[in-house]
Amino acid sequence: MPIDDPTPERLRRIPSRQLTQAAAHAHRIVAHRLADFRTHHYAVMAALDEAGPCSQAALGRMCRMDRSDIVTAVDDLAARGLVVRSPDETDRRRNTVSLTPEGSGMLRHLDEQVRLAQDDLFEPLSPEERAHLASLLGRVLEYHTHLDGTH
Amino acid sequence: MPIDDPTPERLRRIPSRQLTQAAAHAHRIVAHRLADFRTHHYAVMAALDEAGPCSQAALGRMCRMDRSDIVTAVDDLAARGLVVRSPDETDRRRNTVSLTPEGSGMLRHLDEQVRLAQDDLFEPLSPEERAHLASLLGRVLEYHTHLDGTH
DNA sequence: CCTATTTCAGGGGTACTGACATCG
DNA sequence: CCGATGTCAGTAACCCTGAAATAG
Repeated sequence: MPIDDPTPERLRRIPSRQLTQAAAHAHRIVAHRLADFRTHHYAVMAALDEAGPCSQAALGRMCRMDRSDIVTAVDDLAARGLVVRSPDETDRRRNTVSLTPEGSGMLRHLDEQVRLAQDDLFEPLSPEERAHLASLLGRVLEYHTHLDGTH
Repeated sequence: MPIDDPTPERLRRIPSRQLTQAAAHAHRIVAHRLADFRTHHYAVMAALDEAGPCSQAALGRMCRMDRSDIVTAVDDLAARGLVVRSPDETDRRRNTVSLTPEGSGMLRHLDEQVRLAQDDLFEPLSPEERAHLASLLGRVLEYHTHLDGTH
């Protein structure tokens, strides 16, 4: 308990507030590492790398992003030559989004930056503690994403 | 591990992303409980209740909010009669912000809403697990807020 | 008909930046 | 002169809504 932290105990103890504060630190640290990329850009590229070329709607479901935000992210990435949009032959509503070789290389770089950001963020925790935190957060997420998913 | 969650493992395992996702759920749940109040409003009122009347700059340090956001929050609360701004006699740059009796009553209501939101958010965790999660997050926050504080 | 996909326009809450005048 | 305070204007990233056009 730092003696020079003026935050009232009442606020500091609220778990949802701890989450929000920690997420703010996480965002600041990750954004610094990603430089001129946004977390949306990284998420879309990582999903494409793992799932292969797919539609924008599928990307939105995988990244848990709104469809309209996918449009913007794919626009940005396509303008930088990191992904390509091509029409889907079997379903003409869809675009198929694919990672380019340049995108693949950039993703490897961003993967490393994200990994470094985790170390910055969780520096005070041991590997066991980090795993435990991840496990607890995973349980919370699984519970709520399952609730949302069944609407 | 839900079989119908399309999120790639690579993304789901990133701890900073878990934090961001959990914070998003937290915000949604808390905002629903707070109804027509924002988290900023609650934080300012709770800080005033715990620290007593104080300047806006002090409120910003306690709530870890920017001074400009304090202005807006105090504007809103004053317009609803929940706080009052009065000039500081000893330092004419400052306003002294105080919680009114109406603000005190509303705060008690909001405290209960926030408490209910914690149960919604952390439903899948046992009391011991919630305490452990709070402890781990507290360590991370202490580390980073201490870093920021020493600038 | 009804649903799904892409796209656009826009809003809302949070975090932050720069500037300014005032005052200690 | 320097720094702190309150205020205002504005930005940025993220999350979300509604609506349109197109297509299964």
